[in-house]
Amino acid sequence: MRSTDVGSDSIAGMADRKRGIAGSATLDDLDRALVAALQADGRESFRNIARRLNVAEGTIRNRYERLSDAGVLDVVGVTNPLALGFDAMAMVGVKTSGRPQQVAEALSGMEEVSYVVIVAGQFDLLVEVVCTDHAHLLEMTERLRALDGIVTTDTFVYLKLARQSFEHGQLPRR
Amino acid sequence: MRSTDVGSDSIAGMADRKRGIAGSATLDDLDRALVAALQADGRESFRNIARRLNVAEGTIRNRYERLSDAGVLDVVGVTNPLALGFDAMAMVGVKTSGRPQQVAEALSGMEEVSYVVIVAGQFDLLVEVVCTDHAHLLEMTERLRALDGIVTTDTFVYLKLARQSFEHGQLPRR
DNA sequence: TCCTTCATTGCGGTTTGCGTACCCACACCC
DNA sequence: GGGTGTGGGTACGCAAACCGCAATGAAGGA
Repeated sequence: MRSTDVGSDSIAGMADRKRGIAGSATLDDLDRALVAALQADGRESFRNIARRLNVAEGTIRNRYERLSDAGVLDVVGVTNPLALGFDAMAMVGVKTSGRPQQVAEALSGMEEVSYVVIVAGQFDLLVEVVCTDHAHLLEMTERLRALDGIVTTDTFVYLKLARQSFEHGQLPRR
Repeated sequence: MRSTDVGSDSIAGMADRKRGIAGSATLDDLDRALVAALQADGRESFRNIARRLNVAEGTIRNRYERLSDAGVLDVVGVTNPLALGFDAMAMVGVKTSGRPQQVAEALSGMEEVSYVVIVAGQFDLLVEVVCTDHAHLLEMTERLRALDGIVTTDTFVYLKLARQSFEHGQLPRR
């Protein structure tokens, strides 16, 4: 009955589609195609996407809501802050004494912090901060260093943003 | 006649609104409000935004197209790759021998590379790569090291993405 | 087998997107 | 001054898209 051009064969029924623990959802071919479509153009109409993928518009709408609620997909306006008046961005490498997770949560609450990732290597955390000017950045790094659980910080001031992409090639199957 | 709630006083006429060189656009209050709206929800209808900001829908549409064409704003679907089956992300600190700009351009062409920024500090470039698994990541870093103009690389493997935000607080005036 | 669950579909009423025409302010030039 | 051009905002109408809802059908369990 249904036939999508997304995968090689039918994906109907979604019987094989289950969600694991939060943060590790399982996507089928249709989900992947939807994600890819919105990565290319976040404002493409659901009807149009539905036509291309050979399903009903309501299906796309449902899938979108589900992915969105699950925190897997989010359609947002992105900018290049440096082209917008934020004249001091930086990546800060942080070494922590306690659990990095805890420090990461504290950092995530700060307005200037746009990106926090727990990493393995010379640092425990990488933190991207967006400031209006150098004075603001200085004040920000001082606030960081004062935080509980933070041992050292290394600041890399952004000179130029050369690429910012949200399409990650072929989505792997699960 | 026109009255927006965006700024303190009228922004009519836009006489004061000019664009500088590419990459350094000047935004007025209405632009900033539009950007903020789409940062919060990239699929909100233009009509709805227009109502909130007390302008005609066509105005929002025009502004959006202009910002989009200027490369200042882009509405896209963003995901957490780690929650999507890409099991090996990393930030790579790169030291270059020649001009970083040139290396940055070469890197930007690679599919696995999602983010490239020229920085000041211990590294010349920060490069984010998105790979499907560790084997892929290993192969990728080897390809990096072989690139002309790259002296050393330091790889920070992502363990967990703790925060990913695209709203950067109050947009500074220009 | 019957029943329950759940994703998908089809269908209307309402809302939005988009092309077009018109208006106004400003700048420039003869 | 009058004429002309340009850029941005507004008004309007129609095709298209969004949204809620009831119906359908497949899968799984008792």
